[in-house]
Amino acid sequence: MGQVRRFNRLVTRRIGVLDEEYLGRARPLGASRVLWEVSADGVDVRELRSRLGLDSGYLSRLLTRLGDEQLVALSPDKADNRVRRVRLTARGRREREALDSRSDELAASLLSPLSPGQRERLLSAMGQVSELLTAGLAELRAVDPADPAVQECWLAYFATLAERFDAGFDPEASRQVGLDEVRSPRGATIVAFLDGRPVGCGSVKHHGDWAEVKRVWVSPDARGLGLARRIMADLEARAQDAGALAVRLDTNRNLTEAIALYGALGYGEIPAYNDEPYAHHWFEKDLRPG
Amino acid sequence: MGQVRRFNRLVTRRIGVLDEEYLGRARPLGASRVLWEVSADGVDVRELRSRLGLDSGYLSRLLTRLGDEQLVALSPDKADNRVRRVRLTARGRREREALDSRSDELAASLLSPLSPGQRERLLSAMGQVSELLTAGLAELRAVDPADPAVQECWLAYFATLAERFDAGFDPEASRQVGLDEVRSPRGATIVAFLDGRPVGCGSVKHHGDWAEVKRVWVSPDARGLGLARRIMADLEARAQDAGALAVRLDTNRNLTEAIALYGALGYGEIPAYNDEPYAHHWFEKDLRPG
DNA sequence: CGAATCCTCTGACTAAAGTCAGAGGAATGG
DNA sequence: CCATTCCTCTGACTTTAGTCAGAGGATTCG
Repeated sequence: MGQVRRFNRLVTRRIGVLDEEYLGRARPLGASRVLWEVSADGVDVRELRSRLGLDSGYLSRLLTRLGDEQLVALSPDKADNRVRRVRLTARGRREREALDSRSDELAASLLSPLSPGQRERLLSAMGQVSELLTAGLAELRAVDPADPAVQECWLAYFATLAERFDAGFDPEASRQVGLDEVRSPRGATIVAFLDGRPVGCGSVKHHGDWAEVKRVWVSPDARGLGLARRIMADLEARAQDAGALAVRLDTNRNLTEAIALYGALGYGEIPAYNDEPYAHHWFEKDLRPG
Repeated sequence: MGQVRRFNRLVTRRIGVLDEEYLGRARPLGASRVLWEVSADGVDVRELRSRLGLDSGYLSRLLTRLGDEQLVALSPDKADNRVRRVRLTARGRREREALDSRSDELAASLLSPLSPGQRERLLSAMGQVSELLTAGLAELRAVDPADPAVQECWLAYFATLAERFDAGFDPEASRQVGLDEVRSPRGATIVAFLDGRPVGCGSVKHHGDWAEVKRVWVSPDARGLGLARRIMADLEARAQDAGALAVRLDTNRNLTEAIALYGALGYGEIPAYNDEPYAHHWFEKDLRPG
């Protein structure tokens, strides 16, 4: 705890203060933050509001001001005339590059007093901290399998399988998973969100005294954060709550990391319990305590 | 640079925001910061001002407010009736403990979603980052050897020697260093400051085409930050600017880390060039390029 | 001893950041 | 097609954080 406390104090002092100073180019910080979050292809005002956690009135005023300075342009959304989309103008993009380069100056000021060896160590430690704080930021939520977030994950999942399996992957040829089987009360589907973006998923199907884990997937850009482990643990807990004494799953021989993970989590190989054409291995984990 | 940028953004978002939220117990953040900096035995208002970088009027008002809430007490300084001392009341101390424990909650919220292995890695990476950012915070400044900061360092230095040398250490028995020898133009004395506190020192005496490094010391609580290296590099640069072609120094056989450092910096052992009774080794480094 | 300097405080401002209560147009569900 | 809900915006606030110019004692320097 002391370690974390010291880190927080130091970092808010050293970076927080400098950051404001550097990014504050004449413009209030709030406006700069907005500039950061507006991507080139535009964002909904609504999304901006939730991302930055700002009051609607306040954000509206900030945007008007950035609009007056011709840094952003506002236009009504095509699909829904109530919502407005914000996008950066050419001038806004230039301004953002300027912010970026100031941010680099800040980085340089942190690194410059250090020896090359120290710099390297600082960078690698910063990388670790970023990665692990990001991991902590990810949030698992149970959602309906018809939710767009789930559909998005499944499509990405199928694409991965098609790429990895020796014979490609055709969802039609595989054992189907009905939506009702992976939504309450017959099962559950969870999605891992990072910054509101779905980056992983997993489902469980209850079968009385055992349960089946299906479609566990983590986005490539969220690998290494331990999300797969968290998803598995969450699904197992749901299985147990539903009365399962064991969890089973099937997998393809090419998914070696997945197989390694199952082993690490205490799964043991068992004979085929279904006729999934793409599966080579079937695993089971005993959920009974002790 | 990208690495640092990502780190800054993540950390200010994740910690900065939470920090304010957690520490902002109903009281504005400025007031909380003041509460943090007031130690139990009291501080001068003047010092508080410089530590927090606040305007005198602003700080005065913050203190009145904390005084109204009976968290701090103000009393005139005994020695100088113009300055006022601030100290925490019993209630103020309780309030600060409450802040501490909120800070722990924040720490817990960062760690709780992680697996034990990840926690360990996060803590150690945070430690590295803290250490290296602290190292970057240290500032070397040339000061007059009569400056209290230098005297403080030298006393600590002598105490260390007395402890480490086989026969103890008596400054009277050692070769004397006159103040004039280590101040411009005959030499220089530099001090490393961390948060305004002196944590290391070093001096150089010019002797025409060579120079002598004396009294290089780093406070135990600032070890491992690479300060000794920075002090040595600074002194060598000053020697070179003054026309020296080589730098020499003497040292005691018990100061093994120092001896290792000299080796790493390119010093080589030479015959005794003086009659310092406490020295066992004499070193020299060629400053000529190439 | 008197002028200059120091230290803290008060009064009068300002800018930033944010809150709250609607107004008014657009979409939607029954 | 009408009531309800949504989404953004405007107006009228408040709090926080900070600046600046002195006032008014205390100390120090010549």
